[in-house]
Amino acid sequence: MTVAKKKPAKAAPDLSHERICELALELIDKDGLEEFSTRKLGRLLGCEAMAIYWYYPSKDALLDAVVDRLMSSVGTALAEKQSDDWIATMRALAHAYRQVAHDHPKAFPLLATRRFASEGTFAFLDRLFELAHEQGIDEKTTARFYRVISSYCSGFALSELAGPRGPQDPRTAALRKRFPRAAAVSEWLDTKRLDEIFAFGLEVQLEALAAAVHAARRGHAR
Amino acid sequence: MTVAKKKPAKAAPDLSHERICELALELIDKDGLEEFSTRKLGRLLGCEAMAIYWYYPSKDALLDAVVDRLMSSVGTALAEKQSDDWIATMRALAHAYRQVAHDHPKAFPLLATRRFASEGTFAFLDRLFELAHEQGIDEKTTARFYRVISSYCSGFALSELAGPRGPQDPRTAALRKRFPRAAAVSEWLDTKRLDEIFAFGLEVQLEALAAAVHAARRGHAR
DNA sequence: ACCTGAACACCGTTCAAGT
DNA sequence: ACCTGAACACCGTTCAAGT
Repeated sequence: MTVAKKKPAKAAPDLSHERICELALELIDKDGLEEFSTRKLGRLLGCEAMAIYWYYPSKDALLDAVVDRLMSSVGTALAEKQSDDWIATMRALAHAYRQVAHDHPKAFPLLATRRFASEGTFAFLDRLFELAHEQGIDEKTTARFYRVISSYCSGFALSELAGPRGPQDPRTAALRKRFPRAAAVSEWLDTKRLDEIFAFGLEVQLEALAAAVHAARRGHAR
Repeated sequence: MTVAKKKPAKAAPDLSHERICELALELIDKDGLEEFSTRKLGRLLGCEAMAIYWYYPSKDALLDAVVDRLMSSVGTALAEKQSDDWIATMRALAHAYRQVAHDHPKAFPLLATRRFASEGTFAFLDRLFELAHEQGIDEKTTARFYRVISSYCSGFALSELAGPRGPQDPRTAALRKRFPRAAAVSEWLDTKRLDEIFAFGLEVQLEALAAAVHAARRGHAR
């Protein structure tokens, strides 16, 4: 009966950058960003919170890694899209980006509020802009429409997550009665209509992009 | 020499909803959202942090009040605009909203990430939608373009605040060398060009709004 | 009515120490 | 190399007590 090795078998933590980042995202998805803490993450990982600091220099750096992970699904959407039409590429990316917001509603604000300054996000942008260049779109036009369209997607997805609390929420019920016009208009913003509204606004911008590309090509041909 | 009233004259805190909210915004503007705490705010107000709780039930409620305060400048822009052109009104509001981001860069993410569920924000929306109604724009069209345009403005302003760190930032310098296309395109996104890009994307959406309003009026006339 | 003081259950992070 | 434990300087919030 000398089986008792050392201690209650404390089940090696088995840490790695990937596992920490993966469970961090899971914890954020479950509890939300406000509630997320390295100490809770430690409990989930089966280690002390301080062990995380051997892999990531700070909570901030860990969140950057989570951003990279979230963007990877958009990155694969870009890799799969081998179209020779940059407008179609931007359309696909826009929908993939919004999908991230639906898949990870509680983590998504990270994408919208933190700067893209990591390996993965730079690689993504480099590839996207390289595609535009290959199709003869100049850098100024690329910059302009990337900014306009990504801003729109980001803001739209964020607004979907932020509200509304629904017509039956007791905290807004009184306000809805006092401001009937605001309440009536917001009736038009239910989930299924938002799909259509998002696509509409996106197409408006994509059409402007198509016009700009067309005009530049004519100018060049002259 | 019986002047010594009671204690070292502790200078009455002089608290009120307004003063607390005002100094909260000042503190956020100075230190940023992450650094903001009720305890620091207490120090600034000259009281214990717990005194704040007599005026606001929670930090969250206080931040809602800050959102209201931030939106008030957009609200006055709406009140001043007595135009009979809803498109011009939306244009003015869009620029006023972006101005808030420039005036309060560290507080602005509150506007973009928190739901509008307060007195002031409801009143604002009610007035804006009432104006649209008076000009014969139906609720569906109002909802659609309000959502599309506000999303764009919100996302655009947020992206301006999030980046870039500038070409000389040591944390991104290495990445810029490795991903030259990403770096080259981002050269086109300096401050003065962003003014023009913002206006461009906004006008694209406003033109779509004008077209929708026009089409609806023709349909109605038929 | 308005504010304080002590307390509770948390944080992120550093650092010496363990294996 | 990888992880723990104790410690530091913080948090938001509750609640009894003071004026």
